[in-house]
Amino acid sequence: MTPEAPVPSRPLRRDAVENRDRLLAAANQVFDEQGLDASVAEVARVAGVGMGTLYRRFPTKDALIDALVHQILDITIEMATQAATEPDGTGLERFLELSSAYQAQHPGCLPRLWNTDHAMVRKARRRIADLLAEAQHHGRIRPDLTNTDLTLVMFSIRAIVATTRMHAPDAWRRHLDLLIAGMRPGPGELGHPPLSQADLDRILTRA
Amino acid sequence: MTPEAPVPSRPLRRDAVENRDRLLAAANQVFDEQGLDASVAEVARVAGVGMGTLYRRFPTKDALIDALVHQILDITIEMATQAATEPDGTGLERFLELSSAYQAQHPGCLPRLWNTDHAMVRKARRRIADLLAEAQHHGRIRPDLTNTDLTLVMFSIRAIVATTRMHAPDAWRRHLDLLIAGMRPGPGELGHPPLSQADLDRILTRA
Amino acid sequence: MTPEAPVPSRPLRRDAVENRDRLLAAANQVFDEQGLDASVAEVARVAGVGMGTLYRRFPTKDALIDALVHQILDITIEMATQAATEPDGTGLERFLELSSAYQAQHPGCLPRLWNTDHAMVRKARRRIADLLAEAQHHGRIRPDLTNTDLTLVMFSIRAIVATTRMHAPDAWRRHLDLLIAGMRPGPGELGHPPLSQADLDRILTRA
Amino acid sequence: MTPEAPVPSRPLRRDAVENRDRLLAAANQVFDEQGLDASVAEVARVAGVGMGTLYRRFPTKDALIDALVHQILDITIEMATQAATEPDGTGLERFLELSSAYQAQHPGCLPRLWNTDHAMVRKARRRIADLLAEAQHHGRIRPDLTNTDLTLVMFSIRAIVATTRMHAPDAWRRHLDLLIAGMRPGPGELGHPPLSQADLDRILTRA
DNA sequence: GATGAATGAGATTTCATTCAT
DNA sequence: AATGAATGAAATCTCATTCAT
Repeated sequence: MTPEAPVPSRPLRRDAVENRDRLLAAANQVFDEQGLDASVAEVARVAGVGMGTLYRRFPTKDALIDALVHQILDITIEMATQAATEPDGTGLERFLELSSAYQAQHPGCLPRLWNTDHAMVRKARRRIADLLAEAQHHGRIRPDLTNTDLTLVMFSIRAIVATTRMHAPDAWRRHLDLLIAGMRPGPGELGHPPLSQADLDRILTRA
Repeated sequence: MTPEAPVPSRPLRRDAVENRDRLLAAANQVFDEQGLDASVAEVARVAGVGMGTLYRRFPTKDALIDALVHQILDITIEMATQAATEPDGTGLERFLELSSAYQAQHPGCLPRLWNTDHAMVRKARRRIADLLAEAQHHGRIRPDLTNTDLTLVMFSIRAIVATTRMHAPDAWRRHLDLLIAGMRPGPGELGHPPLSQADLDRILTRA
Repeated sequence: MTPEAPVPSRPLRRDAVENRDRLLAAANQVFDEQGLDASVAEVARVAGVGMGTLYRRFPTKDALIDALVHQILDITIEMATQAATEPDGTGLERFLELSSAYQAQHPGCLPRLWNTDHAMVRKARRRIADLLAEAQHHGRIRPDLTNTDLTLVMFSIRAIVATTRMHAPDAWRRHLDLLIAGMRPGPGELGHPPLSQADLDRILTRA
Repeated sequence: MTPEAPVPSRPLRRDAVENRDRLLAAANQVFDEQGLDASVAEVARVAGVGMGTLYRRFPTKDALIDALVHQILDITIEMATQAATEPDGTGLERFLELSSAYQAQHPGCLPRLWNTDHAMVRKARRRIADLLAEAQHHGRIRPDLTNTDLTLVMFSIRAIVATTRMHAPDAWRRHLDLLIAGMRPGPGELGHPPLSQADLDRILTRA
C-alpha cells in the first residue's frame, strides 16, 4: 500500500520457498533412510521446521510424497527429452540408464513412482513410447515390444534399485543389461500377449 | 526342533498344530487381501483364535510373516526339485513359471520373500543354481548368467506380481518371457559384472 | 473346553464390563465439568485406563457420547413409562419434572441429547406423545399442542439446564413452570403452526 | 475509548475501521455457516485480510466473538427502545418477536449471546425490565413474572433458534407463542421461586 | 500498519505386544 | 494352554497465536 518498498509482493514468499525446498530435501533424506513409513514429524525435525509448516506446504503426507514423485518425474521427463537426441535409436537405452541412475539416488519414494500424479506419468510414458518407436525403427529393439512392456521394465528396475540400493548400489546396471538383452530383436516373439493399456491404466491409478 | 515331551503332551500338541495351521491360513488370506500392514488382530479374528494363542505360536508379527515365507519357500524348493526332472535343460524355465504362478496366488508376503529365513533361501538358491547349470549345459541359457542374476530375476518377477496382481493377474507371464529372452545365449556378454555372492548375502540378510 | 470351571464364558467379561462402566462414569464426570470438548485422553485418565481400552469399548469419541446419551434416554424412557401410571393426566407434567431433574444431574452430554440414536429418541417421543394425549384427554393441556411442540419444550429445558447448572441448579424448575403454564388450555390457539414431523426428523438427524 | 491521536493518524484509522467492519462481517458469515468452531484463518480469508490484521483488531478469538455479540446487543437494545413506543403494553411481545427474528438471522454467535459483555447485557436487561413493567401494568403479562424469568425466556429462544435454524427457520415463532402463553396472567402463580438476580449475574459472567 | 508463514501443543485414532483370568 | 482385554507409544492432522518481512 505505502510506497516505501520497491518490491511489492515477492519477498514475503522467500522464506516460504526456502522452507518448501528444505522440506522436500528432508523428506528425500528421511524416506531414503527409513522408507515411506517414516513419520512426517521426523521430516519436519530434519527440515528444522514445525509440523504446522509442513502441513501448510503439504496438507497431507500423501501430498508430500506426491511432490517428491513429481520432482523425480520432472527430471525423468527431461532425461527422456535429452535422450531423444541420441543417434541411431540408442535413446531408449540411454534413457533407461540415466533415469535408473537417478532413481538409484532418490530411492525413498520409489514405491510411489509411476503410481501417482497421472498427468506426469502419462507424459513420461508418451516420451518413452517415442524413444521405443525410434529404437524399433533402427532395429535395436524387438518389434513386438510394447510401451506397456517398458512400463513393466521400469517397475522391474525400480524393484531392483529399491532392494539392492543399500549394499550394492550398482546392481541395477547388470539387471538392466539383462532386460535390454531381452528387448533386442530375437528369433521368435514373446510368448504371451502384452498388458493392455487399459489394464495398465487401472494399475497406475492405484497400485 | 526340540524333542517332544514324554506322553501327555501329544493331544495338546495336535491342537497346537491345528491352531498353527489355522493361523497361517488366516495370515495368508488377510495379508493377500490387505497387505502386510494388516493388523495381527485381524489375523487372529479370521483364524478364530485369541491374540494370546497367536503370540504363543509366533512371538512377533515378523515371526508370523517369516513362517509364511517359510511355507512358500518350502513349496518353491519342491518345485525346483520337480523341475530338475525336466529334460533338455528346460527345468529352469519350468521352475520360473511354476514358482511365479504360485507366488501370484500368495502375494501377501511377497515383500518379504527372499529377504528372510536365510537357511531356506540358501537351499532354494542352491537348487536354482543346479537348474541354471543344467540349462547352460544344454545351451538354453547364456553362459555368463550367474545365480545372483537369477535372484534379481526373481526379485523382478516378485515386483511385477505384486504390482499387477489386482488388475492383470497374468501380466508376469509376459514379463517372464522378456526376462527369459534376455537370458538366452546372445552375441555378446552382459556389459556389467554380476552381483557378488557376498553382496547378495548382505542384501538377503535384511533388505 | 476343559470341565474345570462351572461358569463357561462370562467371567472373562467381568473386568471389561467394569471398565466400560468406569469409562462411562468418567466420561460423564469429565464432560459435566469441561463440556464435550474435553479430550478423550482425559476421560481415559479419570477412568484409570489406557487410551486403547477406551478405543476398544468406544471406537470413536462420538460412540462414547452416544453411549452416554443412550443411558440417559434409557432412563428417560423408563421415566415416561412410570409417569404413564400417574392419574388424571398428570403424567406428562410428572415426566417433564423427573426427566429434567435427571438431566440436570447429567448435563455433560446434553448438547447431543435428542440429536443422536434415532431409534431410542423415537421411542421416547412415542411415550411422550402418549402422555400428551392422556393429558389433553383430561383437559390439563391445550388441545392444539403437538408432540413436536413438546420436543421444542425439551430442547428449551435442556438449554436452561445447560446454562444455569453451575450457579443455579434448580433454575429449570421455574422455567418449566412457565412452559407448563403456556401448555395449559387457554382462550385462543397458538398463533403459528407447529413444526412438522418431517422437519423435526431432519433436525434430529443432525443438528 | 482512548481519545484520538492528533492529526496524521486519521486516514490510517479509516482503513482500520474498514478492516474491522470487514472482519466482523466475515466472522458473522463464517460463524453462521460453520459455527463458532470455525477457524480464525477462515474468517481472515473471507475478510480478505491477513491473520496479523485480524489479531491487531481482536487480540483473541474470544474478543472477535465478543465484538459480534456486542453488535447484536446494540441492535437488540435499539429494538427494545423502539418497542417501548408500542401502545397498550404490547412492547415486550413486539420486542421478543423482533429480537428473536434478528437473532435467527445471526445465529453464529448465539452460544455466546447473553454470556459476555456484561455492561451491554445489563443495559439490554434494564430496557427489557421496563418493557415487562409496562406489559404487567397493562395486564398483558402475569404479575409474578420477573426479569430473570425473561432472561431464561431469551435463553430458551436462543436454543430453539440455534437448534432449528437449518431445517425450520421459523420454528421459534411457535415456541415463542407458547412462552408468551405461559407469561399471560393465569389462575395461579408459578410454582417455584424465580432465579435471583445475583445468581443470574454469576451465570452471565461466564456460563 | 499489514501480511501470512511459522509455531507446536494437543486432538483423535491405531496397533503390536503383554498379561490377568 | 487359550483367551481377549488392556496397554501406551506413536502417527497424522488442526489451529490459536506469534513474529519476521
